[in-house]
Amino acid sequence: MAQTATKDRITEAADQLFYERGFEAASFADIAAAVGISRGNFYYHFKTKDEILEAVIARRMASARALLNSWQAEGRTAEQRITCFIRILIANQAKIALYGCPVGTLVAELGKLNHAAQGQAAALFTLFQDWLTQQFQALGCGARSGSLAMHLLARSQGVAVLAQAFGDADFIEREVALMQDWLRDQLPQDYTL
Amino acid sequence: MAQTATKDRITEAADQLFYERGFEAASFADIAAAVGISRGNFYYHFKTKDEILEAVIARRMASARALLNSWQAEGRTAEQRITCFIRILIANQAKIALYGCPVGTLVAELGKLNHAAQGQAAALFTLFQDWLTQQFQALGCGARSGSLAMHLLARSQGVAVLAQAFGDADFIEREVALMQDWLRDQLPQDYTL
DNA sequence: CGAGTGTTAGGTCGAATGTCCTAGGGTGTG
DNA sequence: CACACCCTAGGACATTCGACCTAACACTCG
Repeated sequence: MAQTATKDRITEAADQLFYERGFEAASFADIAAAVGISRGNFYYHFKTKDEILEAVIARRMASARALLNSWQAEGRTAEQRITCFIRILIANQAKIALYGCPVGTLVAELGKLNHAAQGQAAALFTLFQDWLTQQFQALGCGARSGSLAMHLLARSQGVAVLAQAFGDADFIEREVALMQDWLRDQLPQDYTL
Repeated sequence: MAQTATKDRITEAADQLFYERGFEAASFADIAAAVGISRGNFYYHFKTKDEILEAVIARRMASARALLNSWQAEGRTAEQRITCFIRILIANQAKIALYGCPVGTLVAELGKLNHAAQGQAAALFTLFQDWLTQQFQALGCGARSGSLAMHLLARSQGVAVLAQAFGDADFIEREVALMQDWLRDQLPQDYTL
């Protein structure tokens, strides 16, 4: 289907531009130019900009789920799986130093705009939060698991913010090492591989 | 002088609106309405929007310096002074849950816009970073002081991002408690009050 | 071949934005 | 009183934005 192909290409280009320039700053013309289609053609696939935003969020949600599933399969232990999460900062190091975290910056912007889709974007956070909570529970952290998950999420966000502010990719590596140390400290005393 | 008074009022209103809505989303008309002056009157005081942005950054820089000086006078020990920094999250709890950190969100937005003033905004971070580094050095942390300062800065930013994303002010208090625990752990072994 | 459907291009509209100009009000000084 | 200067108001401007329409193209199926 050419229909879905074009729609996907638009969504993909919009995803990237929303990340690099922000939701508001990325215009229809920018996205159209990136895809290589005419400006007017947009209206056939998406009636409003908010519709594109929803599609982008859905796309990110899907790829996040895929990522979590791959970690679930890849890591043999919960500790390894959480390490997969921490290392995502390093995998995306260069982009984070330029544009920050895709989720964090989008949610922040939508929040300031009082945009209706802020809740949907925040659901991206919830996805990771719930998954991390499961991992910490598997680790035997019990009732603390939810707090530990939020804590790790916050640490990651903070690293992304400062890395972008200073354009400092090396800072990410130093903080990732600290997070891994922290993770080891959270293992219950009777925990063995 | 009425001139400086109006200019200050404009800067103050712009500061607040840039915080609540973001730099781009806050228009001249919005600021004019907030100050209660005509839109055209702007051009007399500020020739471009970037000029207003510079004035806002300068204003924030000045108030940040004043804040640091007050902490310097208030806290008898370096540990107490760092605690002042940590507690600022609680002091601004409600606003952070709504709009995030003024510094972090501004620097992130300007970075995405490739705005020339991003460096000036990032200097706000440097201000806190240098001050915190001094405090950790006074604490006897030596060469680690710079990294500890960046780490604490990142932790604060992460808390602000998630608190805004979820509109969860209570989360701030839990993480502040963790930061204070962390601070105690950083004290050198021979450290006594 | 040709009708019908899906897709695209290009242009237009009103609203909003940053920028800029000019006329006039207000105040203080000679 | 009259002049000069600081400040203000209101509108004009060009541009850009999202939104919307219409004509035409491409392809499939009868």
